[in-house]
Amino acid sequence: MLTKKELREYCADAYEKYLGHISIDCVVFGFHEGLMKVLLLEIKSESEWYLPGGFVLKKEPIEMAANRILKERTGLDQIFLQQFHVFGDPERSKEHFDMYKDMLPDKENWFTNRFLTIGYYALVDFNDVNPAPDQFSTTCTWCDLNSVPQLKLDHSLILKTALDTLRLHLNYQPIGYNLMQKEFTMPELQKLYETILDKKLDRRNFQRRILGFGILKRSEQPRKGGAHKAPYLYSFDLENYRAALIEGFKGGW
Amino acid sequence: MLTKKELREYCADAYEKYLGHISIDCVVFGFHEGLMKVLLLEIKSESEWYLPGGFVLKKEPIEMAANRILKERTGLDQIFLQQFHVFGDPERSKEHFDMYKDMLPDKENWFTNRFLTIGYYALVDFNDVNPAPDQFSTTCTWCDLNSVPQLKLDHSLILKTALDTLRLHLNYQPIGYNLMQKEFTMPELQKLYETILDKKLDRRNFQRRILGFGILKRSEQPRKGGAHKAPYLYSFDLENYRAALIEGFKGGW
DNA sequence: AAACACAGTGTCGTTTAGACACAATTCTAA
DNA sequence: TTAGAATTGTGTCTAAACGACACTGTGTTT
Repeated sequence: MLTKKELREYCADAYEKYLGHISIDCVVFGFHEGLMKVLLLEIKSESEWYLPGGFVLKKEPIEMAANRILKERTGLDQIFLQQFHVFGDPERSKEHFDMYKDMLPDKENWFTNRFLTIGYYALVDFNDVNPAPDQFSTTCTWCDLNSVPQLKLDHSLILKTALDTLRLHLNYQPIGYNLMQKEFTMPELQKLYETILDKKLDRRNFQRRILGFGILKRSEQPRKGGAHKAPYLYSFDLENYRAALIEGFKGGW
Repeated sequence: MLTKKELREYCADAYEKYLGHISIDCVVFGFHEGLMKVLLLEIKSESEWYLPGGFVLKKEPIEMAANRILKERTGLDQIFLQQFHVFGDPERSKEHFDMYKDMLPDKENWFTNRFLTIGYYALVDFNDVNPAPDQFSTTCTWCDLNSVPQLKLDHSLILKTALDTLRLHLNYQPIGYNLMQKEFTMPELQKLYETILDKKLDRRNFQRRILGFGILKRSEQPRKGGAHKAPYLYSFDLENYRAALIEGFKGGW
């Protein structure tokens, strides 16, 4: 929790630098040991959690703002980001940091403002991330998607919407380049899909389908050293992958 | 074009009533005589066109703002609205009503602000609409989708994005209830799809597929009086239609 | 009455999707 | 050392979906 002095400085600074009434919240998905992960922050001295977020500089494109915010939390640049929804309920930010509401007069208190928030979801390679807390948090950490605690504000809704959107996008976009290591086996990729969708898929049908998209390259050499039969290694064919991102998979009409 | 006095009043009022830096722009699609239509406004005394839009009241949910804006332009309430993208380029609003930029000092001039705009697309029944211009326009009128003029600001991009989104949604959502009359024939509905997609579809395959969705009810009586063989009349089965809106059609996985 | 325009329905062959079986490789346990 | 379990690679069968296409029916036009 910020002191009164820190808060005053933060707010003065915010009014100076950022667009009013607009925030950005990011749902950062990672994939590790067969589990879907989300990046969360824990509020100082409370045990309340929220999504990484921030504000838009007065002359900054919003995509760049989202990138900047995530760079601060993850250390990563050039993250795969997808804007998915604006949350604009006037009550949504009422609870916003209301721990600070009595420390400054409303006029000077940035956090008593109403904020619309633009939701972005991000797909990142779990291993590349160095989680770093922000000014209001003690902890920044990965959390298993299936055991996410109650989040502050409407962040639980934002998370759910992000996940729904991601699942939808799975139907007409290639996914995985940003979540997997450079090389991976077919079962590993399948596990990713199963985790996102939260259901089992048939091995053989999965392989047939995913190969049909033409976005994978198979390495000459299978992965050695593991137990059991050595699986082939695959990587994404970036050219086709990017094309598919733009084109989309088979439409309905 | 507003007079200096009108402008001053408008701006004072705007700072009072609306959230800063946020606007809403709407792409209103209608369907008439086999053509896709978009609602456009023409700036007073220029022949420049733009999309219906407006601002968000300080305590108003954004969906309600979009509804309010559209009610003013169309006379319609309870319009089918779909938020589809936020346009946040810092340069996008630079040109914004720059005809007014010299009439007021920047501090007092609402229109010199940077605005992010939330894009909504709307589907409406062409015949129900009473187009009404706003304060800045002389004309509010339907325009054929395939002969839309150059639009102000980034409104051409907004329109294109709306159309792309609509086409995508066609793949997993029922569409038509908000665009067609209560009762319609199969060829009429097909024409709607063909117009949105801008391509021909096979009569028989279209019918098979659309009926397969289970969102249509066939009337007992065919439409009489027309030339040629009397076609059956259909209407949407609202219960199934709404269910399909939520459920979505067959996913890919 | 013939020609035409448009509507309704059915069929055929190909492609795709889902269910499933079997062979190959490597570790583990008897 | 060998049988079994686990895991991976690959193929096949069937049913459903999709795309191309042909025929029939009804009313208008000439």
